[in-house]
Amino acid sequence: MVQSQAAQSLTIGKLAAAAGVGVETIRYYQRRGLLQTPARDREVRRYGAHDLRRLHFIRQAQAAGFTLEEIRELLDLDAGEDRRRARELASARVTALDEKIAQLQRARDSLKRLAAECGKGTSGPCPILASFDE
Amino acid sequence: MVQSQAAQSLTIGKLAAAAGVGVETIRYYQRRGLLQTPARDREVRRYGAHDLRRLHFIRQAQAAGFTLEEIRELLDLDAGEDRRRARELASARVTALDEKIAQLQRARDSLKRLAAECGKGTSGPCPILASFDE
DNA sequence: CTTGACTCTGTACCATGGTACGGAGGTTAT
DNA sequence: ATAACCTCCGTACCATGGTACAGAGTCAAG
Repeated sequence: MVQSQAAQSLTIGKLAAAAGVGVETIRYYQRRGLLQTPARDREVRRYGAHDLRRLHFIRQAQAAGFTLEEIRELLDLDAGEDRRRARELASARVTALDEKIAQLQRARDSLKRLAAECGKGTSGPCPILASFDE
Repeated sequence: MVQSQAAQSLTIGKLAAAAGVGVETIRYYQRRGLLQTPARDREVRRYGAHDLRRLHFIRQAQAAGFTLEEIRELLDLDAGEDRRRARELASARVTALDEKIAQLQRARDSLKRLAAECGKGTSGPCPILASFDE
């Protein structure tokens, strides 16, 4: 069996509500191959914990900066044997995140200084254009 | 005078090359109000250090997570007197960046663990779907 | 056994931040 | 002075990640 038969009990609307996304978003993910479209046994399609789990993963992976295409690949990989590829995707993202975090940290510090600068005087311009010059 | 008359000597192509963006991007920024469109005195429009500076600012501000619309406002504000608004924009972004940085850091740590996990064994799946469960 | 809510499917539309293209005109190197 | 290349302008198109809507079918409560 391709999937446990337990608790396949949610309609798409309930699944969407449980995951905190819109119904249309779920259908969009199905079209993009991130979620499978269950068979229409009892006339209306039913979803379960499996799908909810994937939706949670999708949210976290998006926050980590993966594109939907990469997330699709990760979800495919989850069931499979290709540890090398999985590792590759994860490592590449770690590298990208390290760079991104450093960049955001620098930007944050610049803006913190700018805000302080703007807070000091009460009239005249504060040096916005210069704010990112180190 | 609205702008120093010095060294207004770049064509749009040179300006684009100097800033590391495409010509079409500069025209797009003009349409969006982030750059002004110089008069057509000597038949072809000329740009200067002023514009290059703005383009550098735009890049940094984008990296800081401002939208083009916010950047447009910041550029307007740079010349003006509204320190309160400038401070507001900067402070809001600092807050957002602090949250974002923390989120990315958590994601990074999860992915680092996943990569290590995938590197350990040589066969079988590694726990991708579970990777963001704390 | 009807009424109202939900589902299904296909297709269209949206925001953001660009990128490309066509045709007319300006500019520069040889 | 002419070819090769740039600029100008309007408009169209692109990717990403959704969001909306119409029309037909299904389901559940009273």
